[in-house]
Amino acid sequence: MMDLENSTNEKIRYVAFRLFLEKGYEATNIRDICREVGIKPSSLYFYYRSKQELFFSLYDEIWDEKVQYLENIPVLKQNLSPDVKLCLLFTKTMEYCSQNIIKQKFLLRYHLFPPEELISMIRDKFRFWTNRENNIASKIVEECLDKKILDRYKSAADYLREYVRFVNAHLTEMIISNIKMSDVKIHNLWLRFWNYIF
Amino acid sequence: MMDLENSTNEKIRYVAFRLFLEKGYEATNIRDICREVGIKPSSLYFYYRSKQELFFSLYDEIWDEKVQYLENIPVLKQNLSPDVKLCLLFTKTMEYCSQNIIKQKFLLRYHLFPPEELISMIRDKFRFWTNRENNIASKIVEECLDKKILDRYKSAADYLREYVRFVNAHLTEMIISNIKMSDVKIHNLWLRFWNYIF
DNA sequence: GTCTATAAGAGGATAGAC
DNA sequence: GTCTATCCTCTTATAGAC
Repeated sequence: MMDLENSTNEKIRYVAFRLFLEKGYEATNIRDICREVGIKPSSLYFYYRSKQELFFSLYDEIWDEKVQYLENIPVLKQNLSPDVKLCLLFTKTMEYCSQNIIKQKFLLRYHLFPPEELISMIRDKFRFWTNRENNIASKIVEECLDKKILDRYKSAADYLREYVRFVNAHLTEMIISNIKMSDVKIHNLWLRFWNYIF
Repeated sequence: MMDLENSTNEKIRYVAFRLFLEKGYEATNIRDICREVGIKPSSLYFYYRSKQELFFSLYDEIWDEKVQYLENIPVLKQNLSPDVKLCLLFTKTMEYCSQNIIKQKFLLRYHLFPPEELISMIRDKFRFWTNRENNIASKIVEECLDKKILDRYKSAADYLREYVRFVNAHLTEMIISNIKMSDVKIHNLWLRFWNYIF
């Protein structure tokens, strides 16, 4: 989506993403998109049946790219201790988001303030994608409990909730301040969290 | 604004605030507001010259209420040590926001994602109001430096920046999670921050 | 695939009666 | 103060030619 191929469709996706992010769904109109792409509005309807379809095509692509990246981190396929795995997952998550801040800002925008017209579909899709994303951490947390690396005093669900809360807090801060985090800072955050969890 | 007087104007402000918060400025139209209020669209123009004027009337009122509250906290008028004052300011700020989450969410929405039509005016107003708000903490921080309660290693501006960052991070978290903070939790946050600052 | 032309409706705002 | 009636513009989307 972000690499500008010469095809009309890629141009549409590129421009639409930028306008949906900056102006929002409701304030972005087909005419504006088409003017920037250099086509007439009717041509856009050759690629997408509606403004909604265009929006969700982008929305799903952004989530899919993120979740697929996190599901296929090479080091996590290796045989490592689960506490190391969880640290790596956090590190890789924050690195990915650091390098894709505007895509994360897009997701945050439509999670916090979904257009009325799209509200129920966004909620469903959000649940689907966050479930898939949380499953990755969930498995590792359970492994930590099995191997008694984490205390049985809290349940896996409790630990997961704390992990997700922790990730989201720093993700949000990064998006709003629009400042990438250094690898050192990310690692320091993790150490503080891990010590706090114990 | 939030107390439903019987006057038409109060009803307009009440309904408009809710719709501007939930649906956003662009997606909220005069017709929807008036339908809920029970008047015809032309009647609204007796009270406000435009949709913009109605919006900024609400926007400024919310900021004004918040800043005036923080500028006039009774205990801060007393003769206390500046470190105690800063702790009290933080506590009162978080308490106020806790009790007015939806108003803070309104401010966050239009700070993060201002409608294109209002973007420059919102930016100016935001600067004006945050300057006034930050001045309150600024004076206390300077007093801390004067009395050598805070180290001269960092400047007042540096300390202020950290304080503002700290407040905003927890404010944002509260707004997004939509959960009020208990007095105990607020105080614990402060202790961690104060120890970290030293 | 891209165009012209246009339908069909919703939006902000005003004029002027009562 | 509130209404009816209306203006004008902008919007999504479609029909059909090339």
